[in-house]
Amino acid sequence: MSEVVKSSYHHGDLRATLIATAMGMLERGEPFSIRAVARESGVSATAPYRHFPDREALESALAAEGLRDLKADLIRDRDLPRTPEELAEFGVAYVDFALRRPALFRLMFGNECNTADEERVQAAADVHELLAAAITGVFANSDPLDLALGGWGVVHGLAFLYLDRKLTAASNDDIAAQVRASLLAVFAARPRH
Amino acid sequence: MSEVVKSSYHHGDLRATLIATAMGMLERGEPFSIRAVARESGVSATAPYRHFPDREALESALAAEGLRDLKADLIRDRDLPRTPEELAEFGVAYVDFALRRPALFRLMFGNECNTADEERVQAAADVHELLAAAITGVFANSDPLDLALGGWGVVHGLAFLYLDRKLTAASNDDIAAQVRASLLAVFAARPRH
DNA sequence: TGTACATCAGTGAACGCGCGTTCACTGATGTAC
DNA sequence: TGTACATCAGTGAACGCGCGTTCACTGATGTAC
Repeated sequence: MSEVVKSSYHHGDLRATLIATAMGMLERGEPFSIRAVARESGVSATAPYRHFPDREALESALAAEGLRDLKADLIRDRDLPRTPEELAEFGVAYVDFALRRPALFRLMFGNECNTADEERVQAAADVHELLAAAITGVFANSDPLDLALGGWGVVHGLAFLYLDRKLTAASNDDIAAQVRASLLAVFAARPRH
Repeated sequence: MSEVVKSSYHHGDLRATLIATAMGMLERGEPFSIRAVARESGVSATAPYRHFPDREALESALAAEGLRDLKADLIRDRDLPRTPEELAEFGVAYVDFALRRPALFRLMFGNECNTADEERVQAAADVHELLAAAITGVFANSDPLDLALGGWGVVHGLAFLYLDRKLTAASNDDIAAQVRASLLAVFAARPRH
């Protein structure tokens, strides 16, 4: 991974290595702690403190990167959706991200976040904006903010329901299909009365 | 709370006391652990093991109770909704529960659950069924399961977004208004094209 | 009614764990002259 | 080009924490006769 030449002492770019290592551990579902990340980076338990004031700062850096990745995944090869069907694919991509990178997703969203980290705040704002643009580009006759919130709600809720095993599904493809169908069903709902 | 006469040794109904104490601690936002619950119940750290095989069993008992409470809150004084507006109130009640009892809500939903606890499984099924009945009673022209899933998704997602401070709101009344508006906006969405 | 005894529901000491963080330190690096 | 020295980025020992869980135990309870 990091092919930096290591002098035994000074590391080169420990900050980047720590983030990359931590990201890998999250991806592998290993428990996350400063000590574990340092260990896995081949460095003493206290070395990270040269680069991050505390555990929360490292977490925030990871969350920021995750948010940027999520945005990239949502955009990937896609224009902004123009139809409910295209919008549903946006939603599928959101849930898919959560399922492929569960620990990271939880770290990004699963706790109150540190507003001190400007990078993270910016990355979060970018994602919000993208989601809002996606949904309000497709639907017209409702307050755009309410609509955006509702749309985000659905995919976010489905993501966590699957993540926490409150819904059963055989495979990730299955889940994608369910998410797609649910989104379209909700947006097409017509009252009985 | 528990006015059982305590002989110094045998407690009377420690199991119930542990659950009640733990519930109180969750409500107060105190960190949850077997040791802490035992301490707060005035009993040795190991006494709970007479009543619960391990930590997870106690957690499951609490989750089951929480699920029953949630169901009761959703039903409270309400018939099943007949209009989108009434359905929105159901959604508001769901989010409101999450905000009033955040630690409990996280314990109920925020991790993979123990399927060994039949009481819990039953309580969860009851809630699912109620939510599905509520939404499919209002909307007609979509696959009921897809619709139910989507509807649950919205409220669940909004609940966590507020819980995790990803959305800002001045007060709980504010949140209720936003949830109501979002639900109605989503269900009334009409494509531009 | 009284006693022997099994059973049950507690106790308290102990184990091993991993964590975040502090501290005084030391080895490597780079800069000024 | 060589040397003195400040600075920087690591180290490793240590602190205190709370946790889940085990173990051998003991005090209280209830039952059989």
